[in-house]
Amino acid sequence: MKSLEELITLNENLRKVVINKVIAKKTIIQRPGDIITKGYYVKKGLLRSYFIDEKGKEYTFLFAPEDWMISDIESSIYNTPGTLFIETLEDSEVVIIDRKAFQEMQSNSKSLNIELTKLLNRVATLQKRVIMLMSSSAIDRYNHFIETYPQLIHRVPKKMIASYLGITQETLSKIRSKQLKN
Amino acid sequence: MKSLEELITLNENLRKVVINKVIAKKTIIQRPGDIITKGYYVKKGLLRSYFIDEKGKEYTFLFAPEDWMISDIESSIYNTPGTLFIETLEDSEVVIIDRKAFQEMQSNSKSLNIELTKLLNRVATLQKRVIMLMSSSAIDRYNHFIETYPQLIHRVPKKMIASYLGITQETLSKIRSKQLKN
DNA sequence: CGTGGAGTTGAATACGATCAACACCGGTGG
DNA sequence: CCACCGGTGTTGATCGTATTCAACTCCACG
Repeated sequence: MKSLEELITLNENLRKVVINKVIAKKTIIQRPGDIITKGYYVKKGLLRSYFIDEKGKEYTFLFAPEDWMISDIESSIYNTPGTLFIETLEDSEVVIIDRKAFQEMQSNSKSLNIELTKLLNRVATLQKRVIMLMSSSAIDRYNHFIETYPQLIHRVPKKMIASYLGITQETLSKIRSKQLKN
Repeated sequence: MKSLEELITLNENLRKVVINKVIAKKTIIQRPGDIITKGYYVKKGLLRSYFIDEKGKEYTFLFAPEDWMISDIESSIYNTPGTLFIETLEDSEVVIIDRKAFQEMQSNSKSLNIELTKLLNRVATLQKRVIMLMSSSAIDRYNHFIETYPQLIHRVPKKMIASYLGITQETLSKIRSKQLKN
């Protein structure tokens, strides 16, 4: 991870949109549904992002100690409502990076934007996958899979689908036979 | 995901490094340890990336049907040996994207490179997290955590560590008390 | 102080893995 | 063209790991 100095000195335009801030511990600085999400570079202290499922269970997504970045990255860039909480666990000093900093990224070249978009899609996909693996049962993961990739069930051997879902082919087979009974 | 046409027409430099290729099904086109890894844009057919753990167990990382990209992305960009297998599941037509295409990305602005690096770190972290969640027991995940973030154990409430590892705080507590006995 | 959250421990339970046996093809060679 | 073989998928029995529920301790904080 690059140093703060690099981040704020290398580009004058970027400097305009970063703000230093001290935040007391146990402060929630961003909530799901927030439209304007920001990035936080941690100079000192400790931040955490997490989400809460329908049952109220809490899942930590990332810890960000000194020199880490934390943000609800897809929301920041795609300008959609956030899905994560972000809070301070300790008294912290952070550099707040506005969405404008991301927009800065997007002006130079078209092919670059395409690569960025691919990268971001990747991040989004992986984020969802982590959330699924942490919060869902085998049955829920399977149901989510057939909703998301309905075509693939017929094109891919079931044992590979099982290995994608993180379960054994036997378990997948039993799940499928139970579903048919309903 | 952007269309193939956009990808290859928008940038002439990029065009120089993409190659169309037809590959028969059940062909392994990339293996762990390969130094030169490539990106594959799927025009037709179906590809899969996967890894195999020490016990020989196989974990599917991504399916890539038509219009998807698949690659061992960190390896491509950081020029390090790959960690994933990539194979065709069906007869496929792909566009091979050379690492040069990625290097194209990296010339324009310094602040942009920093953003890209952050994104890539994020992807790498998430990839490892997915692999951990799929292939490791609670104990292994905990041990990996204390190796990777030794400072955090003392700064973060254990229940949050549990929620990061995808286990309950009770299970984490039992794991920890067992470790002390050894 | 004293109260509530964090952490621990134990018992009962549930979920998925493992092991094993077998049915069902799909492809290959005779 | 058919018979065989190997791999995929299914099903059942058993086992192990992690969850759930509950009770209790210990601080930290108000």
